[in-house]
Amino acid sequence: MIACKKCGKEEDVVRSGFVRGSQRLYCKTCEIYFSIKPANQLVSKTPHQTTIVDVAKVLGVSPSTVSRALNNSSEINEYTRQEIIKVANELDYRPNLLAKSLNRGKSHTIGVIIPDIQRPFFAGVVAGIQKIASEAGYRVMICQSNESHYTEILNVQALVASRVDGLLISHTKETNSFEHVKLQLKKGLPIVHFDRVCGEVDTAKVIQEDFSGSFALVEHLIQQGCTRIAVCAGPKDLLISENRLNGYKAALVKYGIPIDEELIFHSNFREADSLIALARWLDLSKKPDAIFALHYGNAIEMMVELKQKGIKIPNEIALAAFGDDLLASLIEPSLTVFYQSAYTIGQEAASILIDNIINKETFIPFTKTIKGELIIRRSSKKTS
Amino acid sequence: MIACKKCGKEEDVVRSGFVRGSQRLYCKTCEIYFSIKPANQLVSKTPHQTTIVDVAKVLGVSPSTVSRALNNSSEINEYTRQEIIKVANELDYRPNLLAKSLNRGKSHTIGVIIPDIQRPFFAGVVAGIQKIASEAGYRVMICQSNESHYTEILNVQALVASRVDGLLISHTKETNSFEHVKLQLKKGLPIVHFDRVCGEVDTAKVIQEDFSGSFALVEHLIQQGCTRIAVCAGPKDLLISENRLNGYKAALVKYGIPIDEELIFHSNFREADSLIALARWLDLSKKPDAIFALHYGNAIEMMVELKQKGIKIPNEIALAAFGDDLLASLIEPSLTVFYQSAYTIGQEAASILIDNIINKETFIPFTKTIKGELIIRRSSKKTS
DNA sequence: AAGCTTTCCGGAAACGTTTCCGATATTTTT
DNA sequence: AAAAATATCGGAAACGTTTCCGGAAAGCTT
Repeated sequence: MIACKKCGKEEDVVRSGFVRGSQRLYCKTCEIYFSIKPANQLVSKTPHQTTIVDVAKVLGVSPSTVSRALNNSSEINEYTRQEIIKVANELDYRPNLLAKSLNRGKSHTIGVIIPDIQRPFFAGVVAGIQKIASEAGYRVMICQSNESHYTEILNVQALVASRVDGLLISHTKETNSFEHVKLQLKKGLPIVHFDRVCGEVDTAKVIQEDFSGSFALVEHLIQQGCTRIAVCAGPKDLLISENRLNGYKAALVKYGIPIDEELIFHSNFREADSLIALARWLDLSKKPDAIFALHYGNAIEMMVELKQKGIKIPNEIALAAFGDDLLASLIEPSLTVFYQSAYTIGQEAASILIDNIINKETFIPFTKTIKGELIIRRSSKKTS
Repeated sequence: MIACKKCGKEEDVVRSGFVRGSQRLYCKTCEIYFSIKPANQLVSKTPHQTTIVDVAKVLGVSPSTVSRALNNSSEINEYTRQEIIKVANELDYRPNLLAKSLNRGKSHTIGVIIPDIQRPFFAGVVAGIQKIASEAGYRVMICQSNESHYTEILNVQALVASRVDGLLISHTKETNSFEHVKLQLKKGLPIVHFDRVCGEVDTAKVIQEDFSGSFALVEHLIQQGCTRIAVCAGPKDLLISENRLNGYKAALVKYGIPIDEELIFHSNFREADSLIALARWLDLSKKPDAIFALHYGNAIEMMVELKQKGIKIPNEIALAAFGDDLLASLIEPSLTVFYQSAYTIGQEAASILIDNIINKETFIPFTKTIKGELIIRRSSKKTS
């Protein structure tokens, strides 16, 4: 038999089942259970990242001292600090941010949720966010919703699970319920919306000049002599789409041009949509003499189609759109746009979020509008 | 005086300095030091994310039981599990991934270092990476080096500090020392290179068809009748630049065309560079009849310049380049390119990295080449 | 020189999980 | 019915930091 772990006697030891593959024993004398480890294989300690304890051991000091030395605490002797720093460098010590974050209750990470990183606008925003964040000592975790509401919810949960200190979000086209955001906001998570914002949640927001940009573009088209201006709008639920459409209508009203519902098409920003819209307009008895797209991608798709059909731009139909890209300036004819700096939007949003994080108690949400710029190019300049 | 914390007597208590703002006391009887807290302000417990302990308390079970229930352990009663799951949902419990990662020694996060997210190629790669990573349950942390070697080093350190499980990296143009990568590799961090890889580090690599793509493009130009083909290359140190240049040379050699050093320009992929190169070539007594750019951005810059100078493309000078974009197909004349799917590269790199992470011990580095495609457009088709 | 202070450091708790060991109650075997 | 096995759970250690409390030596005051 086997001796008891405690008393060493073998008499009163009985078997008592298997647990996780190893024999369990029971000593009646000591009234104690114990098990014997199977094949005491010597596990070679995996080479790990050096920790604060490793550094401490080398110098024979305590971990707390090392921590203090590395965090510029004043409660430490300068000589000791230098020694510790020397050893830390030799061992290439890198603080474990997971442990630090867990201990401090803040991760110094901000989460970003965007529909699609491949769209230049969002790539620009991300770049702007990273600039500000890294300057402020924050890391950035990026998730793509791929324009799926469900994925967006999962993204929020994933970022919350990673205990981000704050959230930057631009909603999907199909998002029309905002409970996932409201819940986290209620739990105290700082959130800032940008671009595709949400009106019903009390967060800070960074938006483009949707209304006035739209107004400026349409006004420009009117001044070029256009009177039947078609508009390729976005999903009805989307706030920015609504704002831009209102800008369009306001411009028409100002110049006394009647609003023709036939000329308003609600697309989903997809390529197929814009071609459907175009076909519909070209079938009208009174064709439009200008097309205004809420999204430059749609404008370019339509431009290609118009060129194929041999329709002259801008003289037969003028074109103008929101959003800029290198593409807009290089395509022929070059595209008139209302330009907004994605990079600036990202910077501003990140800056506000970090502000919100730091002054969590006193922060009051507000909306910031980023100035845009009307860039007139050939696609809208009628030559008479 | 103040009573001793232990014996309660006041007689033998003496003051013993201030520590961090509060009075320290010493009881001679008990030989004990103690301090009195200043203004025992009641700190309202901040509303925190619910933890496993919160869930456990509600049900009167232990945290370990909750953990087991939520992790589908078999050692738990099904009824108990359901109860726990119910409460967890009611409390919107989200596991703290920081704690989990710290405990398990793996973060389920992979780090990505790219030069610039705003370049469509890298945005595409990132999208591909995220697709594969999220499918495999990994989070992604992205850093931009902004083409700065120093920033790249900081990025590596930051990601290591965040204890990423693996690293995907495409080097900056100026990176010519790779100690920062080698060090982490030696420490056991799985690393996979993509696109701008490094020959002297023993990692898995995902590369484009640099040599053969280059060869195909140049061969195509030759077949169009071009004999003086200028090349706008990249930095000499960069491996992919070297490979592409070799493909160029190989094609010339195959068709018996002498290599003219005057026609080889090492740029830094910057706009100014390509214009310098162009000016130099146009100044030659024997001008080139084709230009091959290692980077489509350079080709487009040169195209704009050539059009301004009234030089006919492709008849006077043909153009072809690496890398594709919507832009290349829409610009006039449309640009002949060797196309590679950034998305695929990202997917492949992520997939290999995750493989490397999971089979850390047995993984053997290898190089994977992603097939490209020659897309012939008008910029290179000489009309006779 | 006794009493106070300051300086500098160590021990241990805490952050939220997971997991290694047991500990019971219950069920199954012999 | 005693012995052995199983099913379920709890306690505590461990992950790597930071930080709260002290402890002890050395320096300053009267």
